[in-house]
Amino acid sequence: MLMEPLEKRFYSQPTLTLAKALLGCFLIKDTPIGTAAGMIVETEAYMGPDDRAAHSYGGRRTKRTEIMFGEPGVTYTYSMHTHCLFNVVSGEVGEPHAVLVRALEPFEGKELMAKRRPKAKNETQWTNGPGKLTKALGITMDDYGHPLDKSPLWIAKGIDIDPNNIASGARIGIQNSGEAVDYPWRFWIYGNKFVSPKTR
DNA sequence: TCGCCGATTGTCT
DNA sequence: GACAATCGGCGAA
Repeated sequence: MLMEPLEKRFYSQPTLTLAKALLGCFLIKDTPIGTAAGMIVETEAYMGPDDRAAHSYGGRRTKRTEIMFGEPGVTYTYSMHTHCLFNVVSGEVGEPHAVLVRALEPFEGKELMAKRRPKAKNETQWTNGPGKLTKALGITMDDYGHPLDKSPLWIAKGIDIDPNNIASGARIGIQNSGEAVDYPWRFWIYGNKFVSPKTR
């Protein structure tokens, strides 16, 4: 399959719309030892200033969140415990939104994924969680701040997802975020077995 | 500097 | 179902 990076303007759409539009797209990482790619099957939107669960809540601007205040379509990687999580910066300049990619369906470079995920018991465990997929694709903090239309880490248009097959619900792992806990800003392809295990 | 905490995962009971 | 791993960001001192 011939694939080209999604154009920069693809990322200039409302964050919740983008979070849904990313479902079905391919996330690809090129490295010296090969390429690994997967189809995005689960995302979460983080809506900046008004979202208590977001790192940029209240407009908090630090060295880490700075990248979200810039142009959309850039990577925002974040280290969590021993893991690295991958986000797509959303929202126009000055609007610090981001979309977290929580799960992928393996597509290319499965041998590499198996090698990078030695603890996985089966294929679904390669990429069915935000920390797992970054490990499987080889995404690290080195990818922070790079434009997604011209970097070793990029996104290509994938298959069209029927809106009726997109489910939504509360986000995961943000139980200390007050009223934001219940915002239905998590989206996934209904029935896809690579969606992360639900905790709520 | 110091101390705390987290958008997670894997292991053990 | 509980908890350790393990480290950088963040806020306080």
